Amino acid sequence: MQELDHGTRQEIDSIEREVLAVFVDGVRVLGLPPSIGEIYGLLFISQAPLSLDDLVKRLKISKGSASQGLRTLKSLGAVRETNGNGNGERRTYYEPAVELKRLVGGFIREQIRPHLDSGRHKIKRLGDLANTESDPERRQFLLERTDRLDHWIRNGGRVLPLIQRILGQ
Amino acid sequence: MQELDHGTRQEIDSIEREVLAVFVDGVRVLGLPPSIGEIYGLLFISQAPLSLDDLVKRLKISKGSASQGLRTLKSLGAVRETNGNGNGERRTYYEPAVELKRLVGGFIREQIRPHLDSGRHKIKRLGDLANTESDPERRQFLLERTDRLDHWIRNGGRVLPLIQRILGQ
DNA sequence: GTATTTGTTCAAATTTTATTGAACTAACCG
DNA sequence: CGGTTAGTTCAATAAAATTTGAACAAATAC
Repeated sequence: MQELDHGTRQEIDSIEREVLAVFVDGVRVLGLPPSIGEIYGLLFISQAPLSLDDLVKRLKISKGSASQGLRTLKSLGAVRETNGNGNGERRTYYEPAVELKRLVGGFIREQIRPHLDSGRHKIKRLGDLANTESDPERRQFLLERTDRLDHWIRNGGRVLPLIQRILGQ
Repeated sequence: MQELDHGTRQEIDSIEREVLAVFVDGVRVLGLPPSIGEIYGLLFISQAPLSLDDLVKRLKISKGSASQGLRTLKSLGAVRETNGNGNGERRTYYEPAVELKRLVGGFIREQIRPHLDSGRHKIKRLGDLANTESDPERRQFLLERTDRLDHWIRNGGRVLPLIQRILGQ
């Protein structure tokens, strides 16, 4: 039987290289490091799940990088663990989550919501600070601006669920 | 008449410091450098428009940084130039655009659309490459995946105008 | 128990990105 | 014209983020 090893051979072929580049660019836009784009990209283009060790060998990245990258991807819900090929296999294998809804949801939950929430708190504090301003004209101006900031955050919070809903098909 | 110089005195007071911090954090999420957050933040909290030189003095940043930061903010439509105080004034003064619609629109136009567009091209090429795969099963898999990528991009493109519309109140 | 495999952690090294500052252009003034 | 001010550009530097790799922990096998 011919060897058709679609998941674990060592070399990265030309289409794989291009896919990786697309994902490296893609995650950069999201503020994530290149290694994460490479890992997700390779999983995305692999038919079989890959182990941490596969990633290290095929991407030529360090074990540390692969481990940290997988952790981030797991926290984003962008990769799933599979129990490998069933037989007494100790290694963990990973496959990508490919539903846009899930990816966007994870990104919003992990990377956007926390900023909105902490922003809301800081802006609340800003309003308090503005109220301590003694010059009435200045105080009015500061309150107007902090109020505007508050509206921005609120609007952001209202848009996110809509985005998720729309991308959920 | 008492001196009420809300725009050009040198020191950064406590509320201003907090506002700057909020904006530095905010622009980081968008992948923009801290100096841009500081510049926009100071404009946002100033009642009078500020000149490049005001920014340099009050933020203690270099002229080069201020110049480049203002350029980026202008390209995003996040600051406007004003012709200063009318009398024979050579300097350019800047004020912030504070309408969320405008800010989001500028960011989408400058930072997101270009990536979606170049992504679309790259993915088109990926489809072509996938079609050159000789193993039929592998080819089918690659086509399925590139097709999925294409859907992602299309969905992204469809969501952006909606976001803009919703944030436009 | 020891040896081996799998994966994590984190300080150090590297790479990337942002900022500075000096040289420069352009515009205005006298 | 020369002198001054406003602003830009970009190579060098500083700062920040990413990646590495070695030490470590945990689990399995013998």
